[in-house]
Amino acid sequence: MKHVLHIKMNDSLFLRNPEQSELGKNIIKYSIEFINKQGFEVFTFKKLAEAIGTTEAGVYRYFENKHKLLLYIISWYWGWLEFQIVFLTNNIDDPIVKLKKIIKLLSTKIEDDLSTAHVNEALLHQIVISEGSKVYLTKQVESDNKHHFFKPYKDLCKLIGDIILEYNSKYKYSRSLASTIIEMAHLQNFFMQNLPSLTDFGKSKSTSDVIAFLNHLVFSSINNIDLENPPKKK
Amino acid sequence: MKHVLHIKMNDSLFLRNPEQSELGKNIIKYSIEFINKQGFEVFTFKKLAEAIGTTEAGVYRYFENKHKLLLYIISWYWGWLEFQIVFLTNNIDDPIVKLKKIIKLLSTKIEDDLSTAHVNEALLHQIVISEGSKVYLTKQVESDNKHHFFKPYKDLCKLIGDIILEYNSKYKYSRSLASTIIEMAHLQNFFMQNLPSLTDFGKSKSTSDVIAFLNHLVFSSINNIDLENPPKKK
DNA sequence: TTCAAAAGATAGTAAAACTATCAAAAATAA
DNA sequence: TTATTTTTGATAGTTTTACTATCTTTTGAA
Repeated sequence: MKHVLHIKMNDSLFLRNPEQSELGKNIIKYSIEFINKQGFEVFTFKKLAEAIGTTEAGVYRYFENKHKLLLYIISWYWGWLEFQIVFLTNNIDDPIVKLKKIIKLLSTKIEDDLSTAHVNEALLHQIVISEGSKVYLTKQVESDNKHHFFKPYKDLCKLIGDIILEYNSKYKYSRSLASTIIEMAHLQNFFMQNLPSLTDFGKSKSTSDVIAFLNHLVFSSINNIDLENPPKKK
Repeated sequence: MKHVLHIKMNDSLFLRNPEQSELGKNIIKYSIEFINKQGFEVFTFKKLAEAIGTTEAGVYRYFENKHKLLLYIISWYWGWLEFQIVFLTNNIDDPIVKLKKIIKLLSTKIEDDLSTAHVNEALLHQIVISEGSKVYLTKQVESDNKHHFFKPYKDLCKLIGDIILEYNSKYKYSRSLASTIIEMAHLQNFFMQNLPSLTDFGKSKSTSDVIAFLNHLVFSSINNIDLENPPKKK
């Protein structure tokens, strides 16, 4: 039997549920393609409508504005990713193994998950890297937060933070380290591709270097108990 | 004698040098105030012009568009910050002390530097936190990079990376760690204020916690030589 | 079959993001 | 000091974005 994965979304993100119609699914599908190719600034409902073969007003019936649509697809990604992590780390006891798998998952190119027909996760992953922070770097962050639009991201952060604590319950920065892992897995990839001198991976441009860096960073930190006096080298 | 600090800017960022006229300086000054208060998305040249008492066309004579203007003020900030760091760490030999001073500087609220009359660094620091990544998270990043618009940021990253190497010349991730320090000093502050559950500092909302986290992260990592097998706890 | 909901077609508005022109004022060079 | 170049001010116009409104046709569920 084929398993179909469904991500439960916050109702306030849309006016009409895009998953419940062909048009809605097309809006999601082509938004992802358009934003990935041209960038969020260039993306408009009019251009999207033309690409789908509907009208601008048609898109507005589903989403209030493009910011909400971006929030929708990014939230969807975090929900999907959380499931991937739960699945990937299921039945594994060792938190070291779990953390390494998570770092790898966050840093590596994602491939399209065929159990979600209208969403291309490979493209969505690229969007999260390039556009992800634009959903919270706004003056409406407080209001959006009150509507729980960042819950999937927070849940993911808690999930990772709890695994960190599972490994070292005395570690004082589990949430901050978790958000650092998520953000840096993406940002170091972006820098490596676009501004390589901000990284040490400009030559190889290989995600395995990003993974090695994050592993080193994370495990050095959570293995180091003495917070005030970190061990001297040699 | 009063020392007047001047930051040399990339000529391609502007059409007419804003530092060479009253109007130009007003454009910078009120842009910083406006973007800080209302956010970059809401900011337009028309609104800015009204606030200054000039016309939209007047602003367009100085800057091609608002993206260039943002690049200008953010670049200015990185240039200014690099000078602060050079000044702050001058005559200090110990790279540990230098790194700690840098982490503190990056994480703490900045106060207005009176030697730069038309720029309020306190506000600019807030802008860099909330809007800074928008200058490179675009599809034009490659073209902007070719014009060397990110040089001040890269220079800063190199400066910090070199201090890391000064401490531990075997450390393989000096640039990536440097960019991580810069980005995380800002992002953890933003999260702490706006999405506190992504950090461990929601209760205190204190920058000293951000500093402690970064110090722990950075020194744990650069003290840890054995890259493949980080020391086990206990 | 019927009738409500969704989609299509079309129109319209306010604001954003520019470009162009010409005259007045200010700075500077001869 | 006058002449001339540069900068600013005032005004106008265009295209695109970001919506809202209305009316008709299609669809699909009871």
